[in-house]
Amino acid sequence: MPNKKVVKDSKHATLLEALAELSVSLKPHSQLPSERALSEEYGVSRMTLRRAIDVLQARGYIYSVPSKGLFVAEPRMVRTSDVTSLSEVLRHRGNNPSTKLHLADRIHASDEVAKALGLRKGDWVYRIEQSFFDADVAMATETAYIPIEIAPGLLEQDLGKSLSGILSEHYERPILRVQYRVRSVIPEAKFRERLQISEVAPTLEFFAVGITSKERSAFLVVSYKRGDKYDLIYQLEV
Amino acid sequence: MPNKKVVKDSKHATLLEALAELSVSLKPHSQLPSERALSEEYGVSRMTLRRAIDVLQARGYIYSVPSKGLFVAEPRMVRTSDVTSLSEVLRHRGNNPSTKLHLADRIHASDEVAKALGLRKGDWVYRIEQSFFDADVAMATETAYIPIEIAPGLLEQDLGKSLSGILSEHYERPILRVQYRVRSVIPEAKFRERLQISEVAPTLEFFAVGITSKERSAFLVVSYKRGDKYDLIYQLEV
DNA sequence: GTGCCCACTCGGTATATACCAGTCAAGTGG
DNA sequence: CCACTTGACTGGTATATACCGAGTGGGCAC
Repeated sequence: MPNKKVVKDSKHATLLEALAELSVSLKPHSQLPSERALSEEYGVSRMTLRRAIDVLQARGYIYSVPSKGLFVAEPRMVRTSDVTSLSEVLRHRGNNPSTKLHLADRIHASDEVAKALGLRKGDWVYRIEQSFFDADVAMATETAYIPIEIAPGLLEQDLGKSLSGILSEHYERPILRVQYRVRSVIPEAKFRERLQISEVAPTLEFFAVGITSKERSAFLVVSYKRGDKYDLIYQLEV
Repeated sequence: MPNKKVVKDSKHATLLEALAELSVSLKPHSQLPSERALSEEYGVSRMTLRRAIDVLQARGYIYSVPSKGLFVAEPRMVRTSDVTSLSEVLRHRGNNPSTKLHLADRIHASDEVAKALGLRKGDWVYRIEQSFFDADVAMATETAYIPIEIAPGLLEQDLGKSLSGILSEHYERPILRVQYRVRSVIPEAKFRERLQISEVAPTLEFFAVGITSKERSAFLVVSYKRGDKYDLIYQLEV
C-alpha cells in the first residue's frame, strides 16, 4: 500500500475525502455509482465503503434512497459542523474569507478552562483569540485554549491553519472527536464589538473540546457566531 | 424470535434501548462488559453490537478507551437531541414535566411550510402548537406541521405523545431520520410570551424535519427553547 | 523481592458473505 | 396493446472471521 497519510490512515477516512470530493463535483440530486460499484472502484469491501457513506450522509453531503441509489444532496447553508476548519467552510461557499489574530499568549487556566481540559486551575495554557471575516464582514470570533504541555512552542506555528491540523501534524496529537455544547446567548461586550453587533443581537455560543486518543482533551475553543449569519445543521438517524 | 416491535425491529435498534437502559443504571465511569461479552449476552454478532455502541457513543451515553473497555459517561446537561421526545428528556432529568396544548387545527401551508414538507403552497396541513413546562416553568414552545394526507385524523390522537411515535404506530410512517437546523434568535412576541421571557432574551430556534422512507417529509417542527435553559450537545467523530 | 516478558484481553478496523425488501425495466402471455 | 411476471439491480442489515496495537497481569528469571 503505497499511499501514506500523516495521521489518519484508516481506509474509511481516506475514502471519506475521496467521496466528499466526488460528491461536490457532481450536481445536486445526481446519482452516485452504487455501493457495490464504488467499493470495487476504490478497492475496499462494501462494509468499509458504507462506513464512509454513513458519515457523508450524516454530514449532509449525500442522501440515499433504498432500492434506488445514492444521490448528491442539495447544498445547504453554512455548516458549522467543524469549529476547527471554519475558514474552509467559508471558502466552500465561494466567498472571500480572512482571519484576524487578536492575541496569542500563555496564561494560567481559569477554573472553567481547567475543568474543560482536565487540568488543574493555574496550569499553563496557550490562549489564541481570532476573528473570522467573510468579505470583510465579521462572522465569528473564537478563543482557543491549549495545554502547553500538549503543544510546546505552538505560538511559533502558523496560527492561520486549522488547530486540529497543527496538533496532528506537528505534535502527533490527532483529534479523534470533538464534543460540542451550543447555546444561544448575547455575548459580552468584547465579543460584540468584534462581531460589530448590537447588545441585543443573539449569537450561537460554541464550546468545542477536541479529544485525542486516551480521552485526553487537547483544546477548548469558545466561539461566538452571529445568529443572523450562522445556521447549525445536523441530522439524527433514529 | 418471539419479540415483536411495532416499527423498528432491526436488532441494533433493539440493542440500543437495552444498552441505554443498562448504561443509565450504572454509575458514571463504571466499566461495561466488553464488546465480545455483550455481543454474546445479547445473542448478536460483535459488528451488530458495535453499531449500537457507536450510536450510544455519539449520543454521549458511554465512552470507550481502546485496549481498556467501555465506560459509562458523565451525565451531561440537557440533550436537545430529539425534538420529538422533549418531555422524555425532561423526565430523564428527574423533573416534573408537563405540556400545554395551545391549538390544534388545519390550515393551508405557507410558502415556508410547503417548501420544508415538499408540498405546494396552500395544501392542507395540521398545525399543533404546544408548550413544555418543567416544574411549571416554560422551557420550550413548538409548532408542528404535518401534511393531512400523511396522517388523516391526527387531531383525534393523543397529542401528548411523541409525534414520531404517533406517526409510526398509527400511520405506519416510521421516521428514519430528522434533519435539524438550529439558529440563535429572539423569537416573536407570541412565543416570548409563552416562554415568559423578555424581548432581549435569546433562544435556540429549531427547524426539525422528520423524514420517512422514500425521502418523504412527514413533519416540520419549529421550536423555541430558552437560551438560559437549553444546551445543545453533540459530538463529531473526525 | 524486583524486574522483565509473554500471553491474554481490550477496542478498532477491515473483509467476505449472505439475505431482505423495494424498484424498475425487460420480457411474456392474454 | 395492456397487464403481469420475472429477474437484475438497489440500499439496509446481520454474521463470522481475522488481524492490529495498546494495555494488563501473572509468572518466571535473576
